[in-house]
Amino acid sequence: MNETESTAQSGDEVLRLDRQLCFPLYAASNMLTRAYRPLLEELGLTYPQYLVLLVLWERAPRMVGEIGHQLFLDTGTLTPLLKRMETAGLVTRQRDPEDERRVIVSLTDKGSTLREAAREIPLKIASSPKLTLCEAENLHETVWKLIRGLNGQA
Amino acid sequence: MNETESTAQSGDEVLRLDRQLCFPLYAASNMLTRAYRPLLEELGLTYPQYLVLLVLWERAPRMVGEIGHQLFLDTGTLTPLLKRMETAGLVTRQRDPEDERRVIVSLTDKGSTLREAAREIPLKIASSPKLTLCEAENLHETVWKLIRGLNGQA
DNA sequence: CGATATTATATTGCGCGCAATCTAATATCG
DNA sequence: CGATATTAGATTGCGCGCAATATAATATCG
Repeated sequence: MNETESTAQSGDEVLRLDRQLCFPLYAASNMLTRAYRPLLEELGLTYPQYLVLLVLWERAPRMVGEIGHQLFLDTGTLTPLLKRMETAGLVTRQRDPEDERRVIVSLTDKGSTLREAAREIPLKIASSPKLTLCEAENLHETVWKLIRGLNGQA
Repeated sequence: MNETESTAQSGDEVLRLDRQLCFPLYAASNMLTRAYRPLLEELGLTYPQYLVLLVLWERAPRMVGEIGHQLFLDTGTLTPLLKRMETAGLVTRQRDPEDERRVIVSLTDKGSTLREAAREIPLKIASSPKLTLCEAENLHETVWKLIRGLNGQA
């Protein structure tokens, strides 16, 4: 039995790809980002930029750290991302005069207005029926439980 | 009512972050990759490299395209990734003499042997109880249904 | 058999994610 | 008040993901 030829028959099924929980989450996340891409492209956005706008549309202005806390992203990701959004005219970034360590991220008119166009997006994504409403709600709830578990132990 | 100040009270709840299905999948995927990182680091692997090994441990050698098909990744991702794995001595890459377009990816002894060490990983990841077995099975099933839905319409 | 189409992989360029490190501002404590 | 610690962001470097494009080999069709 040559290890480099065919190595599937042994008993360690824990390593089978179709047994992994992480892999379908990874694949689904990639595929959903791919599904959003053409819709977001029309708005000149990437998926993480769209997430930042979702946060800001709920409440603005915000500190960089608040955005990162909501999206589970750190400044190494957010700082360059926000700079690109600033260049695109969607947000402004300015140091807080009260505490010069902080950076206030505000929506520009352009960034605010984009919300109207973005409203179509969740509908379009959901339109191709992939899951029943019940399945989707269940999935939502369970993945959030997983997130809280992963975040709690960190 | 200033659009740039506070914009949460309007009726388009579809854009609320906590209503999104995609976002928890995105966040959970990032967090799981983070959880794997310290374990995989000991083996000198990244998470996608680990996935490639999972595929090869089930059956090797494999064409690049087969690996990509299983992992939903294209050659733009896989070619450089496989080159890094080749440099690390985990796999070999050689053109198929039968059809010079194809590249055969084989496991080296080092790549095969790593499997023993990798066996510990799923256990360690699952050890911190985040979901019940039932929830995990449910999640697995539903996410796969989502993947099939997303893949079918593509 | 030669032109055209298809297939398999490679390359380029850009935007993440994130660990590690750095910088500067505020907070704390003797 | 001055030294030390903490906090908020920025920077660096590397490895993905992937669209778009390129290249080369095989298949197909007239």
